[in-house]
Amino acid sequence: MTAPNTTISIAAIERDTGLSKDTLRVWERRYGFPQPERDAFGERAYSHLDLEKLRVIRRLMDTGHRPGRLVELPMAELLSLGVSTTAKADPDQTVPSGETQNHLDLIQAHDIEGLRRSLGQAHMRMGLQGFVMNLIAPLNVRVGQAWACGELDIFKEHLYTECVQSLLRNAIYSIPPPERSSRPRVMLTTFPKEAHGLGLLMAETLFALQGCACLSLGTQTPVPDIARAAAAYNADIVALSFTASINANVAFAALIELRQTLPESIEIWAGGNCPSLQRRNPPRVQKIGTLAEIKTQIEAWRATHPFTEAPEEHPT
Amino acid sequence: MTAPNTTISIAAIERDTGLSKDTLRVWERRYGFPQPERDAFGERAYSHLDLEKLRVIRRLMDTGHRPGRLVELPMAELLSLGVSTTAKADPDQTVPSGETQNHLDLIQAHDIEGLRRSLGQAHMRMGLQGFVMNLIAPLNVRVGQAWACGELDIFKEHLYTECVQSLLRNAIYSIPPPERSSRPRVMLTTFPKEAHGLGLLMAETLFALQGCACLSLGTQTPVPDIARAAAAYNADIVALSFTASINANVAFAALIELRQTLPESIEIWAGGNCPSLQRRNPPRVQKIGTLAEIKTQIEAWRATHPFTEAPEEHPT
DNA sequence: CCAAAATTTTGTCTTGGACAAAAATTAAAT
DNA sequence: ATTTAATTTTTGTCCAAGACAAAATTTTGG
Repeated sequence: MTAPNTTISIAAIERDTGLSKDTLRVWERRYGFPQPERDAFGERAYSHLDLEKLRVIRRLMDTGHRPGRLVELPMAELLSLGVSTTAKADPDQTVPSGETQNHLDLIQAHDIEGLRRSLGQAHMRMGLQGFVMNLIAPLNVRVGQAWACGELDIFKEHLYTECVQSLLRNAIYSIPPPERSSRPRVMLTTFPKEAHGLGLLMAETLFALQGCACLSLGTQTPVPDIARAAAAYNADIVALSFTASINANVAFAALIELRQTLPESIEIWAGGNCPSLQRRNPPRVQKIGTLAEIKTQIEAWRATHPFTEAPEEHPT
Repeated sequence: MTAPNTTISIAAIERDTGLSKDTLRVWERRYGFPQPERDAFGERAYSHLDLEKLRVIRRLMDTGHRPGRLVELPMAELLSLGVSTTAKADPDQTVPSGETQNHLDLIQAHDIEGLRRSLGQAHMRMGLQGFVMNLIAPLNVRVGQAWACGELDIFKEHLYTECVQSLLRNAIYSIPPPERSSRPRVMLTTFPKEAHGLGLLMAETLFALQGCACLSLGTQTPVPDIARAAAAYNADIVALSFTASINANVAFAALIELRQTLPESIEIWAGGNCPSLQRRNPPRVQKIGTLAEIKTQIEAWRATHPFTEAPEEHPT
């Protein structure tokens, strides 16, 4: 299907793996992988196998592995590594709920209609909060796992994402809007190069269910724009979502930059399951480890800001 | 607000402008702009003014200007250039409809609730097709214009996008699904680095209204994954959306790559208002200049594929 | 006035060296 | 034995200056 005799430029590899050209060149120099052919102009010409392997390596790095080790392993070992690593990351969830597995099967069969129907029913049955926290969140993890060990094509992940996004937007839309004056006012977005918007949408759902005034800028907002928007909207909290898709160094630098730009009175909350970011500790940034924390942290915020809850409220 | 004495690294400039590090360095060498200071480690340290100007230049380039000329102009001239260029690009639409202006005002006031309400009413009044083609499409153009001449902060563009996306997804959801066997089967997506998904959503709406079987992969799908998905879904048409946000060279290269990968029987339709792409002519790719063309092209496709319309149909 | 040829403009690729920050390892001390 | 501090390795990004093809523009010729 994919023409196997065509070669791939370094720009295309960067585009499809997220590894910078500099990184690709320095890996070649240091580890001898990938070692592309050269085309008629003397430029690197990668093979489709190189691309495949690089994408798997990229994914494994996000779960804590280091590139120096990974590059010398053959593809088969990389894939088995994917299984074991993700499995031990969630030791208490060794047995995925049958529900999760059923939905994964629908994705595998790319039965989008069926998936939509089934998720819709689960939403009704579990309520929005339970649906997001107990079904969508673990399903996300499972889908990511399945990709890492080569069980799931990426386009199926795209399909799944598209489907869930559609459902969640609908659900958010139907949450009764809070009082104009209700607090905290939460602005949500992601940094540039963060491709995934699903985590953001899940967070928005939970914030909205807590009665926060939410405003989402969508994904990939440049830092200066986030700052301007937060000021204009009079935000109390800027909530950012991170997944493994973003380069951890870039994300960390951007977080520090944002913290320096925003006034101290505006809190920054950083969430999402980006493993390499959870290890580090950006100063004066609130880390949100799990979705469940959103509820408790909002309660904590309200406790420390008692008079801002409803500034225009008049006595009964 | 934005600390003016802080400096910006080349990586952050790349992140916030989309200009590659290579490009930034070569501009400095050739044109003398931007000419950043150096930090303690001898690395480029750009000013916030540099960033502002680069972002305006980036935008103007997408409307056909060349960087060599733009860099030497002062900010004020750049902004006035933004007005004149976008104005003459649409000569027959010199007077924006009052409706467009009204909605732009709501965006300016970041009155999201009002915007949502007003758009919802317009949808009811105009019907979905008219709503997309006669209101959303020109409003998109207008919003882009307003940004180019510094009238509109980017975060307001983000807000607008988020709001419309939510509405359109809802609307698509409510279009009665076509017969399982109906043709053509259309797969929609964008290439990596293409940040905007609104054009895609508008296209999906119109395809769906024509009774096509639509499947959206969302934005930013790597080329090999598009190919795999198209095969798995048994697509007749792969529809791609392009805006000014993507680098034209990268987009062009990716289009050629995709065309080589896909079997001839699957058509590639490229749409969206990416000016630098509309000039060029990728081989065996159908260009969709306007949203209105979708209807006529689908009719044309059906005329040339008479027996595939309903392969499982039985005689009456 | 249009088409072909020459020229300029522009972005991306090249090499190989350098270095700081993060992570891992070892050493020392409580 | 376990924490803390110092050392070493690993890793990504930055730099310079040169090269060149493809796109865009201008010049030339019919």
